[in-house]
Amino acid sequence: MARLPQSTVNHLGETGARIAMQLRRHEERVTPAKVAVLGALTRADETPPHLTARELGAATAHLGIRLDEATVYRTLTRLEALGLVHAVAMNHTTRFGLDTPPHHHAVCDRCSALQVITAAQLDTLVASACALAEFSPGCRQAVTLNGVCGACAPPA
Amino acid sequence: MARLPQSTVNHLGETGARIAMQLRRHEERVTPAKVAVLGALTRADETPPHLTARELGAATAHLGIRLDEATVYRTLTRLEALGLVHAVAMNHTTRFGLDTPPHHHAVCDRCSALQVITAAQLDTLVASACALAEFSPGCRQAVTLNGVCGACAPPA
DNA sequence: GGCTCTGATGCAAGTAGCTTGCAAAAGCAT
DNA sequence: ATGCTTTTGCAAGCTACTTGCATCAGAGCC
Repeated sequence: MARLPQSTVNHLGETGARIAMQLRRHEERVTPAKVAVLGALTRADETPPHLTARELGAATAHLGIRLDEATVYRTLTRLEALGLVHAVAMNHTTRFGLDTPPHHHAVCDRCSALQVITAAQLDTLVASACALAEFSPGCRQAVTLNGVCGACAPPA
Repeated sequence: MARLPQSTVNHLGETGARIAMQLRRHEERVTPAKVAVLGALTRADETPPHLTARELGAATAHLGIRLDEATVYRTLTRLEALGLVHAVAMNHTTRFGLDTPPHHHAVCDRCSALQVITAAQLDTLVASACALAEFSPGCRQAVTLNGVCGACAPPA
């Protein structure tokens, strides 16, 4: 039985252990960067969902693990390829979140706020729209709604 | 009656004249940049929809009007505010298209190809999803589908 | 516990997309 | 034509993101 990379995983307690197992299941090395990034996203998804690379750097530092921004990007690319994380392209930046199964996004065109939508009905609709366009929806976060959020409501 | 800025508008013939009228209706100055950008997008929307700022620069040059890239961006920002043009945020870049009424987008996560979807059915779905999220859909291009396009079809 | 090999990380430099300050040029009302 | 205001090109700058390279650390093996 392999020894856990204590220094890293311990910071996150049980969550850290769960993340480590998840990585091993994918035959991935358990490194501080991967554990910290996934850990930060796990915590973040509870309240304000999806972080920028920079915010993630700050979040992992806050967990006691300081990561270079280049490392954050490399780690995110890796985790995205594994299907553990997904990117949402926004104006001038990209936000990253855990790739939890069926969820979509709403992006405010004014304040860039991002919220998660979990309407199951969307899925059948998406399927038929994709069929029309000869397009295979990514099984996850297929839809991004653009509009204006409640907070930025109509000024007139 | 104001004299038309011939040097610019003439390059585009009838389309140019129509664009000029459209701008005046918005009480906007009719400048080479605005006319050329709208003209290029009008032509482009016939075949490969939505251009990057760089492509737009090339397209307007091809129409005989050379624009600095900074001008292209400034013009796009202006036209977007007028509701004549819309931006689609993509990985590492933004594409711009005419803001013609009801249309949505499908973006390929592999090759970044962008296609336009005009499924009317989507609209009712979008409405209900927005209601759930207390979100007002932009009346235009509200939905972006992410997935894999026909050309990039499953390799396995 | 120690050894080694491979992949991960930090640092620094570089690239691309986009913005901004400023002076010169052009639109358009008179 | 004249003059006020906006627009444009140029160049510099900024931010998001990537890459090369030397060092360091995870994980299998002894």
